[in-house]
Amino acid sequence: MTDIPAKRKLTIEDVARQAGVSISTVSRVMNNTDYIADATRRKVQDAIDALDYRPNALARGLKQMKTDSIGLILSDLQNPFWLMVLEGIEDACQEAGYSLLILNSRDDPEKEGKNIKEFLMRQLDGIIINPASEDNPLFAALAAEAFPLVFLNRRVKGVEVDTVVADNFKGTMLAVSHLAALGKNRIAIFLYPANGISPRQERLEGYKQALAAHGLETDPALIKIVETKEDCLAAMKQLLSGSGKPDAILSTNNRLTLEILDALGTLNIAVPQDIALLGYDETEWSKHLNPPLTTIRQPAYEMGREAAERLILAIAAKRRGETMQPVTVQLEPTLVIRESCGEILQ
Amino acid sequence: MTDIPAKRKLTIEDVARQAGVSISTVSRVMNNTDYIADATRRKVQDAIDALDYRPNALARGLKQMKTDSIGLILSDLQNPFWLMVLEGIEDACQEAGYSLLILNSRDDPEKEGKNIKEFLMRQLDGIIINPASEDNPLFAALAAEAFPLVFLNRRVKGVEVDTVVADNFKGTMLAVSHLAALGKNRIAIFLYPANGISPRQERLEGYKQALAAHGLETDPALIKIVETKEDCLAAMKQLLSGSGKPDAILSTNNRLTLEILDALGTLNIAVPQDIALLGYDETEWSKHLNPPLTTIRQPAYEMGREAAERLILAIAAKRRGETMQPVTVQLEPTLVIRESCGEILQ
DNA sequence: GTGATTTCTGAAAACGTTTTCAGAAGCTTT
DNA sequence: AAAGCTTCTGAAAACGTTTTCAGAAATCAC
Repeated sequence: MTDIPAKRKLTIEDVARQAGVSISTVSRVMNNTDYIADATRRKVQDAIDALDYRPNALARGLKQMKTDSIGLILSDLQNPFWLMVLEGIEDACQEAGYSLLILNSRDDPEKEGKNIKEFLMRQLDGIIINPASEDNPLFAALAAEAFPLVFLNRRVKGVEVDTVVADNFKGTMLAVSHLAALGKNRIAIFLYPANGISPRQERLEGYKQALAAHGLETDPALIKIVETKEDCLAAMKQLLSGSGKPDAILSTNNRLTLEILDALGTLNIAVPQDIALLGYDETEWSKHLNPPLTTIRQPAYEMGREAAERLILAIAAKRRGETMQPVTVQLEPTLVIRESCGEILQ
Repeated sequence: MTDIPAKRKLTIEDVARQAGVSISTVSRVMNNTDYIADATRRKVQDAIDALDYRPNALARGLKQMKTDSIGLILSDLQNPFWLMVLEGIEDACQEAGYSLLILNSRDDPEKEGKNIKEFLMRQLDGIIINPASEDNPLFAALAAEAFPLVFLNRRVKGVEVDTVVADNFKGTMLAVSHLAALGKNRIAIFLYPANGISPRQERLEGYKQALAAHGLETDPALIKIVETKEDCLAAMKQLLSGSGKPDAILSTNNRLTLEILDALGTLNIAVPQDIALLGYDETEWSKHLNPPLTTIRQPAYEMGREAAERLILAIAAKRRGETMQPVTVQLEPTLVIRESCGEILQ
């Protein structure tokens, strides 16, 4: 334990003294508001550079009642999908001169509440959130006071807030249509449990309607809701032991896809020979799996960018004293065809 | 554009008025410092709850000269390795009551500098960083004033700062030994270009020494430094066209591993029949590849946790007016054996 | 009943900025 | 030469907290 004398932090006053001007002048140079004589500006700038001075963002934010930064609350950073989203958000923020703070709710409503409060206390100018809960009273409270807020990937009903989602209904429609076109007629779907949040419901709905559109009936036995790896294996066993075995599986999450692949592996079922598999969400490893995976690709980067741009617009409007009418933007998923459904490629 | 009257933000004064006490008293209740009569405490707490008041962190931080939060600067969020690290950091922070801000340098020294300055301006109590550059003068400056700082995964020579790394030397040693034990004697290694940062060098060193230890000589032709997917394919072609073809490939990064797999695929080389492949860094998809990938696993979660705990210790010490002697912690990688090196499994 | 504690509370001074207000100095215009 | 603009600058008042200081009220010891 050696004792290094902790240098006192530099303040605007030190710069003012060094430059031989008042602190107001220093402030004016930094924010370049108001008239400043060229000579003065140079003196001050030199002092700032010489001392390597950086203004205290807390003091600045306190006075200005803004922080030029926005918060992002994600529910599952482990999912590569979110990393693409994140990239879009980052780019948009950087372009607009905002900085981005990230918190992870791990899909826990309680943690989500804490995260929001954390951001509010820090006086962030706006929040982008992938909601983990549907009934969080904070949402309504924020909406009521026109706090800049964007929901990402999940709708929250009953709350009028800017929302950016992918068309989940269309996603499973595309998937089922693709499978049906390949002659599959016993298409099972695997989902993680609900937590009442929208994409799951919409995906299931798309699945059902697409089946109907292709003249197939929905068999409840083919709808599997699993929570753990073990659930998944059990569900698969059950599915394959009965008489009406499926000839295709539609996974609705990319971690789930890996679990399904595992289950099929241990049961010695070959993809796509014995059964077709179609995954939701494109990842960097999708094409490297055995076999290369056919997937539904959501426009993750664009979703992130859209959400951030929307939020930044709302913040600007609020500063002008206006309030924008909340909007829901829905982006379209696409089908990425590879080999896991038994497609014939040339 | 409807106009919702923006509610004025609540301050401690509103709470004081509502509770019929002074603002000092409110502050004392919130921070529970000092004696407070039970009746008063209750009154104040009720007022806080009734108004749903949350203190302004900017004002608080300004006065207290601390923010109880630390910053994390990562260079490549896309790599799943970092997500595991992140989880460890998050857990440690949460346990200690710190909140965590994340910025992404994208391995760009300039952006890294901006990120550090951003954090400093925000008066964060400490920073964990995966350095993108080796000669950033900010590092030395921070070290000189005993600012709490931890380097993660990469050493920066010439700067005495807490550092948490994995033993990269041992990592490639393990890998080569495993391959040699399986009878491989033409072991190629693939690396991304340097940017002067340590792991690469150490991994290469471990590779060479392990070869020597097994009586194999290092052939420079077997060391491939590639930057892009195309480089990778080109390198692979060259490698396989010559006379001294390799019988094993050691990849040093998991995105690189996927690129290698692609290259082998297009060249119609089968793993592990034609060539063995061993990957660095364990990911959730490692075991789902074709074939399941043998890898070097780095203790990512532990690295994150260690780094955060170390930083938090340093912050606490600094508050007591002490300075801790910088320490380098090195964690051990392990070998995860699967099938991609032609192992015989029962 | 006096003095010394202990318990409680409020006024006011910070923290480091930005911004308002007012005024000085240098130009034009009359 | 007076008046009116510009152009520039500084003093001082915020912003919303915590903390110091001082003092009031209650409790205790004699």
